[in-house]
Amino acid sequence: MRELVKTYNPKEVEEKWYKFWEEQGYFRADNRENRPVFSIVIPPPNITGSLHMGHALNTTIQDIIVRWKRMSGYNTLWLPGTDHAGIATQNVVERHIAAEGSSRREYGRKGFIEKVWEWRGHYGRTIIYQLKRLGASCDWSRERFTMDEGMSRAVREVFVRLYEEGLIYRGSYIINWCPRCMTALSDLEVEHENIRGKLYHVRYTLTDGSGALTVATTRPETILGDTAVAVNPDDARYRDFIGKRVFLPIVGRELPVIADDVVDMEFGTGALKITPAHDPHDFEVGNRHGLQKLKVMADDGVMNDEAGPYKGMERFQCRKTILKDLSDRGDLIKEEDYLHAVGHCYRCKTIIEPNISRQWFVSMKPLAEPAIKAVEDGSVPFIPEGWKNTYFEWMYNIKEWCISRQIWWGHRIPAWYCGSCEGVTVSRTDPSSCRHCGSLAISQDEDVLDTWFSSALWPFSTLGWPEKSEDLKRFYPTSVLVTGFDILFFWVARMLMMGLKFMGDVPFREVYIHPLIRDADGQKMSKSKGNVIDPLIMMDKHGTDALRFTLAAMSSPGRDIRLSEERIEGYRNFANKIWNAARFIFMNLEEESAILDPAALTLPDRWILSRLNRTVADVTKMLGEYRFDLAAGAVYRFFWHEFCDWYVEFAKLQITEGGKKKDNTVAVLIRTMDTALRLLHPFMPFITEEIWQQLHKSSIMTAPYPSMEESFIDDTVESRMDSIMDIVKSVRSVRSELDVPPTKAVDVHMKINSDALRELIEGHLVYLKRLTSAENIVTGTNISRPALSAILIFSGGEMYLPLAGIIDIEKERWLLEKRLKKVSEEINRIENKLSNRAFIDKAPEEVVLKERDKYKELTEQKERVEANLSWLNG
RNA sequence: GGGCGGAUAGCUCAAUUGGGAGAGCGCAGCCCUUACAAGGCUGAGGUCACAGGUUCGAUCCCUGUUCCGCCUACCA
Repeated sequence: MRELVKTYNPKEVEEKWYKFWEEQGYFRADNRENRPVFSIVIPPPNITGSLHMGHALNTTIQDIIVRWKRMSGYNTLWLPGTDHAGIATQNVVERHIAAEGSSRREYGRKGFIEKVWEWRGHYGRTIIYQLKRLGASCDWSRERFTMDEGMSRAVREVFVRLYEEGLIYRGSYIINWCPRCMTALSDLEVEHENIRGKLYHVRYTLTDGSGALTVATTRPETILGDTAVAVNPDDARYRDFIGKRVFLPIVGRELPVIADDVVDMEFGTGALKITPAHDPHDFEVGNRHGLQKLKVMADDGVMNDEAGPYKGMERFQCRKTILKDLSDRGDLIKEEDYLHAVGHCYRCKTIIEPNISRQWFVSMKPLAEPAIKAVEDGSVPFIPEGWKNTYFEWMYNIKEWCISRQIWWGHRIPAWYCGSCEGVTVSRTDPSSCRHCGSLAISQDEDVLDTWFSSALWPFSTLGWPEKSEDLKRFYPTSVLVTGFDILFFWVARMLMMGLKFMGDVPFREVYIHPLIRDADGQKMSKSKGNVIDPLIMMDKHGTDALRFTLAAMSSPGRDIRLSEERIEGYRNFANKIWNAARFIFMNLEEESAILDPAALTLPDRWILSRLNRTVADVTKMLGEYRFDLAAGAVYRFFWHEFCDWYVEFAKLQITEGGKKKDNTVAVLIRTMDTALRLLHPFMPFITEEIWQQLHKSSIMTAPYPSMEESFIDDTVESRMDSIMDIVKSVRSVRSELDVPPTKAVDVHMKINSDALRELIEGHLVYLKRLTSAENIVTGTNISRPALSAILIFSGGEMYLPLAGIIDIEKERWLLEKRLKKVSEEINRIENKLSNRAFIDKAPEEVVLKERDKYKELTEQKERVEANLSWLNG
């Protein structure tokens, strides 16, 4: 058997095995098989993206689930793909060609889109290679892209059907406008940020000269678009103003003073300027009162013709100038500091301008209803459950969805406008004439759809819809959706709505929402803050398995992950531990593999097999509950602190005995390692494959996931091993406290109270000697204390370590006193409890019994400690 | 403004339905014991944020307070 190198080298093995898995077709799902199905679709990363920790976590969790299910015998599909990310991609490619000294306009629409496709061909697939580096076992033969032909057809089908049902419509409303991206955005694409701004009080004088009103505004530049001033009808201060007119400052236009109860009397001055074309609130007021909607700003954020003297001024420059002019005229009454939320473009962080504009919308309420119900009635559980509330809150108050974007890269809106009759033709296939009048003078809408419109169809469009494909029949609904809560509304909610609408069934049976990753200080990772931990660099430095295990171990529900490189190093060490345990086993392997003889198992053998099978049960249970943290913790503890720390040490002794004992020990080592590797494989696919291949000459991916073997679970064995281990730990502890190094051999005299315990100890003296570095061990029920010896009181008896010439009486006394204090405190506590009548009466019997047992045991120990102390003093 | 989550060892986090709290990292001491120094052994450390309440008993359940996050919202 060839010896392994001393430290595990991830780089060598990762690429090799990933290639092997792909070549063998292990990732591929079969749509003709009749095994139970498990399917997931990946949250498609943007083609502009580079792998960050969020992807790494999301991918790792899905891969853990998928590899586990695959090994458990499911016909498993993990369908991968990418998202065309309209605005983001267009921005990136525009920057790209700007660097070449060109521009989007120069290319023209057709040329630019060709350029984007070209760009995607070159750079848009890096994220896919990075997912592969993570070990993602996706079925790459089914990879999809939101702009590919099939998905585009699905988008069109959905658009047309919703339009025909009246759920998609076109109209002029206030939308969020990004003057930099020059496009409309949905409400979700606006990030609100608290900004320390000012509330400006501006005076509007009445045309009849009878006085003035003061309004408060945060955006003085919109004064130019005012078409009324509103007050609350119940406001006694302004009752006489209603129906009068005021002069718009600077401009001099006359505005009516109207009454509307949306005006909050408490806020500001109680008088509200109304700008229906530039404020959603005012838009409504304008509609109610039939006010003119006066646009004073162009789409690029520059004031237009209607702005009079301010025409051509950038919006914030205009604000400054207007403030100065108002102030010069004495119409600026005061400025108040004011903290308020200001919307920013989620792509470019530019301040959003609410703007009246003609756009396409989806009517959400009818779509939301069934999606709410599906979550309410438990058809789609959320894990953790708490996210349901967040989901409901958004869904109950859902708003219309603005889906048109004034960009080029994306699914073009399938609507054609007629130059002759003004009719709109919405069609699955490109029409050549107007549906209404037959005119050939039609032209397609210039806009494209919100990227999330196509993502919403992902779980069924990727499977071939609107065709009734085999994949769709077999794999829809998917088994679970794994995602972060940051796209709960953007994506999860919309998929639910669309899935129910077009498939008549939920798109996924469960939603697992994983935490978000932050840095060690709890800050969001961002390039501008410079606090990103790059998963690619981490994989290079510490190995993919270490990174994956870290992410799994740290994803506790309901809490963000504060990632630090030290944690990754810690689990890199774990990988190395696994590697070295394997090395140890390989060093002891014979040509012929040993068969495990259940009749010849020693106590440690039976113990490790019992612990192993409990771990199998724990890990499987935790995986089923999406507790990757607990699953990872359980297998980590077992492997390191039970298998390596204890069993391997016992095994060394059993191996030196040779013969049958050795063979059986090696068999147990292999059995344990073998099972542990399979348990670990979903977490650490590469190292487990590398070791497994050397052990079995086959792939661990096709090995069955372990299931608990009840017959190996043995409480008695475990408690007997606990006794042995306790004794070892006690002796080690005393040696350490008294500064007796392991190199110094000592004798151990053991006075044991019960026959059973004595038998147990005597049966395992070899182990005890070795693990405590004892020269001789003397046991008996009537052992007396040797002179100059250290004393050790344990639950079944006492131990003496003769330490002539070494023992330090003071230190010994200190140890005993420390023990006495601890025991006495514990006794006091229990005494208090047991002397409480109410406790005896009301507490469950088993709890009372437990306390009584503990009391008895402790009082005995206390007596013995005291006896030894007085012996020491005497 | 509304909603959700968190506060436990120096740091990051656990604790299966209430019966005196664990791990990793860090720290200290001793060890190169032939799988592993990316290691082994041992140890120190916590009024479980604060104040009440329910209970025989509360880190856990209830109420309130303080301090942090996050989501959401058209008070201009």
